[in-house]
Amino acid sequence: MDFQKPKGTLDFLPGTVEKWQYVERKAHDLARRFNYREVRTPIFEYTQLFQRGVGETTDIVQKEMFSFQDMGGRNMTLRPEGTAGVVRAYVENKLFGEPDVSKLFYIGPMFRQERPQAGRYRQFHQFGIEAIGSVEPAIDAEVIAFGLQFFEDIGLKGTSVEINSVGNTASREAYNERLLAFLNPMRDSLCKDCQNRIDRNPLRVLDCKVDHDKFADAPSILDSLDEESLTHFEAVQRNLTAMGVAYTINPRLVRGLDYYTLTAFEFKTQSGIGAIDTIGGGGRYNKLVAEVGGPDQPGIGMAIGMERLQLLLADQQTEIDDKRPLDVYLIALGEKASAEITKQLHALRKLGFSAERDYLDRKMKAQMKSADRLEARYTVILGDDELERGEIAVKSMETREQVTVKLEDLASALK
RNA sequence: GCGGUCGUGGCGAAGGGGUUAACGCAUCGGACUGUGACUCCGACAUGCGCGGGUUCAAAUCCCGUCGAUCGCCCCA
Repeated sequence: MDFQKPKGTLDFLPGTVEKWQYVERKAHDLARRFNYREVRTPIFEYTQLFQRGVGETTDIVQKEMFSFQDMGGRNMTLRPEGTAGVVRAYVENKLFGEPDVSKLFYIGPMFRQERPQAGRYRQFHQFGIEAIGSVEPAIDAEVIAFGLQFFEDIGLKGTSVEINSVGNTASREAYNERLLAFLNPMRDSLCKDCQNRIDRNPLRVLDCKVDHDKFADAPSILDSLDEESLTHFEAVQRNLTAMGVAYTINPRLVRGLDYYTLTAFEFKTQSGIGAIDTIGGGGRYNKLVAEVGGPDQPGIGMAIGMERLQLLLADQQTEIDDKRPLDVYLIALGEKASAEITKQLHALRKLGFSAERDYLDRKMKAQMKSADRLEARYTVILGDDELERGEIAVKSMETREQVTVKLEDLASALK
């Protein structure tokens, strides 16, 4: 083979794209019901946007970005996530000047240069929503409820949501101090990964698989929340409860992007995709808009991994109606008939029928099989004898009954 | 970026130094001079991811490389 697709990418072929289209249809419909409108931003942005937006210290920025220089020597990066670009577009196009909260959604490819594994690709797709311009806890709850509703709409089972508050800046700093005070004394007894994590993202240490049980007495971030943070978190929960949304609080939930404040959450799947059990996540980012150069506007959003959804749907054998039966398959026998079939084929297609013919010069039997494979409702057969009489045979593939009609009556015989 | 496993026709899959590279599915042709089932017959890999090496001889052994897959870090 001369060429192979780049590592960690996927070809979506007929047979699977239908399943993607199904999920995308559900996404669009749900967005409409929740009044989120689509935005399409560039697939690459200036590298600096992600360095600032996503955060200089994150793994994404430090080692996972597909970056390149354009011909003018500008540093560009294929977007590793959707929020930074949407927020940039919000600021650049001054959507903050609009009267209502900006409720936006996007579906598209994201790029991260990681080693692929189950449910993780270098080019992957996210469906995400962003609500910019409101600090109301009700919108936090709406975003969380949106995600769960989406899973329900596409027929996915066994999903749940974990929520947490990472606090406002003051709360987080206070907590970091307390946590480090707890962790530092035991530093030498921890695994190598954890020793690294203490410096980079101390909260992560608590999730360590090796040293997990050493942290039973670790301080919880919830005890470090100041009044503003706590009030917000409680209000989010009240709103979720009001909607009948079940959630669990996970005080150790952290997200890998720097821009989160207050609310953070992750969507989980019971069955798991290999070692992965997260199918989406999000949170509030009250500093990001300003960070990107806009006014001091708060925001919240979430994103769902489409590949992971597809893996789970396949795993759960979710019924997806992706059949596309053909209205009619036209068979010509002989050259003269073939010319007439070409004419009829196009006329039927113009009238709105889905129609197909043989282009491989195959025998009648093979063409019948082809019609069968395509699930044609009717097969139409034209031979020289019919042609001479100005007639054509119409066979119902379901009843196997065949009638002969005038050529000009073909379309009406197919209803 | 690091580690495990694996790359044989369109698909599934046997073969682990000398075979004509099994078999199954699908496809195409025929038995049935113009009809989708079944059955039977026939065709279908000058080549075993790619590149080197060892050998009289390599799909089979060795090295490299590229992919796939699973896991780690991290994440969707």
